[in-house]
Amino acid sequence: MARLRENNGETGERKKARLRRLAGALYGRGALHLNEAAALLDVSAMTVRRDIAGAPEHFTYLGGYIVAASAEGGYRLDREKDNHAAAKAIVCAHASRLISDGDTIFVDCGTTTPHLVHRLPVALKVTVVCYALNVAEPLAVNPNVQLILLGGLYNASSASFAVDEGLGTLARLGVNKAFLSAGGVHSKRGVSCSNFHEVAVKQAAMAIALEKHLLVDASKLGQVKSAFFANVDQFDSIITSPPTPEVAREIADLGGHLVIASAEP
Amino acid sequence: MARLRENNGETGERKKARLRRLAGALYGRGALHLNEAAALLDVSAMTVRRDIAGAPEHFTYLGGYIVAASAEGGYRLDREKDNHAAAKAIVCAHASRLISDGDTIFVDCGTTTPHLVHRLPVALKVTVVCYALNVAEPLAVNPNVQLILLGGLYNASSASFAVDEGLGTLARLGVNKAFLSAGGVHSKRGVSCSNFHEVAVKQAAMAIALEKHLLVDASKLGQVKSAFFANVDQFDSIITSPPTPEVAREIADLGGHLVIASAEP
DNA sequence: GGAGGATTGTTATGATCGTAACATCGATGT
DNA sequence: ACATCGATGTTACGATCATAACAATCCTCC
Repeated sequence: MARLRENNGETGERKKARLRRLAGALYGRGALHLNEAAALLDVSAMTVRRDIAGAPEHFTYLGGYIVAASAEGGYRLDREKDNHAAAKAIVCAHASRLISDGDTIFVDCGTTTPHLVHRLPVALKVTVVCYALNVAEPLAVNPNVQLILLGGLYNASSASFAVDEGLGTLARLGVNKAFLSAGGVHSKRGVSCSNFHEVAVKQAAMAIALEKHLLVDASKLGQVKSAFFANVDQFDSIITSPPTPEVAREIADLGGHLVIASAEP
Repeated sequence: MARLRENNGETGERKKARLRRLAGALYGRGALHLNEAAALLDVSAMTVRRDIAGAPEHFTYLGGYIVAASAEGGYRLDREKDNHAAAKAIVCAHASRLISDGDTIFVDCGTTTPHLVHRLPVALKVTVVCYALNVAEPLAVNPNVQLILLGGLYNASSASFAVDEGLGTLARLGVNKAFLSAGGVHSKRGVSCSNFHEVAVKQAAMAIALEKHLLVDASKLGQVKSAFFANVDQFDSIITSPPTPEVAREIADLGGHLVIASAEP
């Protein structure tokens, strides 16, 4: 009978060494051309192709270049972010017009607020207080933004930090405007989110901010999540996207603070 | 309604609108194919090429795909990081073998330590305390790592935070091993760095860590920077790369803690 | 030493990309 | 009205990429 050889203990030993060298060479630069990689590893380009094809979780192949996969497949958060991305963009485009030069703003975590910081006019000089990695990252490369990140224990599901000592820092800051996010907005059950560790930060930010704005796409209206953190009337405005007819009744209950952002020009 | 000709001297009004839409579409995903972008913007592929060619600071073109430029041209830090990158990789590969399962480690900021966290064996379950964005980012996507980021005011030149309240957090943590970086190591003038705000964090970390290791490529030996933070004998080991003959004399002065890492397999 | 599987290199071919050159269209100024 | 300019679209062609097929080589086990 055909007995299969089980030498897989050493199979691909050289390949793994090459992949390690590739990861090292690729680190710190965005992309590496296939032929450069081949020359670096002293193998043919075809072998490099086969190597990276066999490890798609580490590398991505694009055009003729090989890039680190982490840049693309990063957070599991990002996968979900596409939901209602257009609605969130509309909401945040509206919110960004509320920010003035010299403001100190608080930006909440979640999948909505990154759209806000991405749409921040680059010429605006502002101070931003946040506690989420995906909010801080785009701001870190903006020289006009003074960035204050409240640290703590990282929570991967929300890309944010469970802030403890940082709340003291927050209390000493003069925050003009706070932009909060939420997983649910309900006229009677108030405003809620999914992660309990966010509650303390959100409430602390709301306590010190002069203006408080809630950014939620229309899919959140009428929803309730496990962690309650505010009543709807505590916000100066609730900015949302054009709702479907079904949620129109919910809107009627929410009072006059509701602002429905319209599509961008 | 007649389309008003409102050129007002600013050329490429439509182009700017397209670039904005492109940025929005590209946001949250790693890459967008040229033809997809063309279809999305309802223009020809050639126009998209010309658009992104005119805004190289926002977009990068790779193979047939458009990627966000921030992923590549990000920190000004990264530009400089290539210096001695190979030496840093060697140092950090050596240091990574000192880390055991279950450890709580402190990782300093700079351009060296990111190499360490990149080489962290993925199977290792560790807790990492850090205060730099480029250290935290790669760790955030590693589910086996419990990440604690000390926050504060962001400093772009070192991609790190000026920690104040977070030092209290640090004092309450049980840190096994601390991996420090430095801009200069001198046998008589001690260990120094370039940013004064780093000193407090480095010293606080050294005060609580059981083991203290200094990671410096050989180019730092014999150098002195403006901010002193430790003496050479405070470290359990000083891990460096194979030095050039010129700096060999410096090494003799540094005593028995010095470890010269060799090239990787 | 030889069989056989795994790895790597080479070559060939069709697909796609990159760019230049030219065509088209609309708006503007005189 | 007409020349002109800027933005955009179209076409063409050489360069590069993607993939399959096959050859060469290495390794392990018998």
